[in-house]
Amino acid sequence: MNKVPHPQPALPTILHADLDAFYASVEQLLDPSLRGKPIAVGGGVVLACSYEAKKFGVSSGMGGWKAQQLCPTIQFVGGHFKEYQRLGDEVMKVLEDFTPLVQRISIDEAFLDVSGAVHLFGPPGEIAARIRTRVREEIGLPISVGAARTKHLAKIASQVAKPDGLVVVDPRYETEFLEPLPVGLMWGIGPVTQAKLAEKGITTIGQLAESSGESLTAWLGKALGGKVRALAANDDQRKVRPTGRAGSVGAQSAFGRRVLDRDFARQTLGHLADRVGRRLRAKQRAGRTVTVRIRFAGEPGTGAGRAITRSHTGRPVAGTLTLTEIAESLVWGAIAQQPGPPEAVMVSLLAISVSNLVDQASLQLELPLGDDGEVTDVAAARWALEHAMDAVRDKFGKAAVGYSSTALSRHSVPDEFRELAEREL
DNA sequence: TCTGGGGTCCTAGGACCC
DNA sequence: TCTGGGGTCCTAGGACCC
Repeated sequence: MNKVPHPQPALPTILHADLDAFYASVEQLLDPSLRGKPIAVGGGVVLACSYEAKKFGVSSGMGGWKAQQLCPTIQFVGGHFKEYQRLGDEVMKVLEDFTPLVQRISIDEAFLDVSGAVHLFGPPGEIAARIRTRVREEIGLPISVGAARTKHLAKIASQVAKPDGLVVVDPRYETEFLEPLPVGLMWGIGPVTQAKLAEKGITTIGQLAESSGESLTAWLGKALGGKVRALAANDDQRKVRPTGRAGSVGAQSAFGRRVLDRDFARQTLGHLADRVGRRLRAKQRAGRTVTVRIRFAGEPGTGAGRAITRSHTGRPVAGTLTLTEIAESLVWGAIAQQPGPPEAVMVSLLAISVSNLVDQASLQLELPLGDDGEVTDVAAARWALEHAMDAVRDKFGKAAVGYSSTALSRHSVPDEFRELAEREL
């Protein structure tokens, strides 16, 4: 690795701000009796947990019963989902007081480029400290911040800073900072890649940086090899870009292992199409590509089920019924390709995603078209029906009228929680 | 009894056009 | 007789992130 100090000492002007154990911290903020205690948001599945619970090995996504086993004193609390959204937004407003260059990555995390703010607020480290103080004092939440020359480094720095800390990476000593850290801290290195690297005896970023590009390509494939190489070589050129709109909208539903019959498929896909369609219509958008995903339930004991996708690209769609029909035909087409009779195919998840999004500014365009490109009576009736239903639900709530929702399995997660993960369309 | 949902990005291969 | 190269769009799969 190159140990020569950076020739022109740049400032660590990229910040990564990340709220600590966000949902759990909000619960502890709202109910002081929960502070300092191991808690988890959720029930059947741990959606989030406090640092006190993490000490016991509890982590998000874990089954509730397992969390209980690891940490017998853990307290499960229901989620105040509206508060998560509100407080997350408030934190972002604090960040925007320092610079308009804020790229929100999720409800609780954002990058900032403060290069234009140093004259007003002082050096990046000072800005980061002020952010932490303000979020703590004005909102009441702990937040960790990393400051560095690049996004990648800033992100790693904030992870190292957790919980409730601040790490500034001096541009002259980036290599020394990175070398001893585990490869898993790098953006883009997940469990699969980590395991592959571990097989080769590579566990730290320093070891990764010493590996040749050819080796990495051979081990990880061209795409990942190149990317990993660039990151390990500390060559991250990405800019902080104010958050853009989503490029796709989707919904998925996991259920137990079961045979996919016509009724169940229609109900489930109808429900998913409705979730997706409503979001599209609310923002006057539509998508040209409809993709379904099917996860097959492997025989018990044979490990995780294989998942496949099938897609169709055509005219922009946003209508629930049209989406449902396209999805159904894609699903049955894929099922037919599976070995064995369709009645024997077991599935565990269905998903619909719509991409290639376009704006549908005018009513004219939003009207669904018949096969010949003309607006048909049926299509017009559907359009009218769906917009009427959207209006009723906006006024009286989701449950007022709608497509029957799939019988909720114990796996499913509250709708409010799903909505937190939705990106702005 | 290894789990839930919304996204992004990347690649390879094939079709089609010029 | 075929021989090329480049670009774009589409499909499918995979890994990853929060």
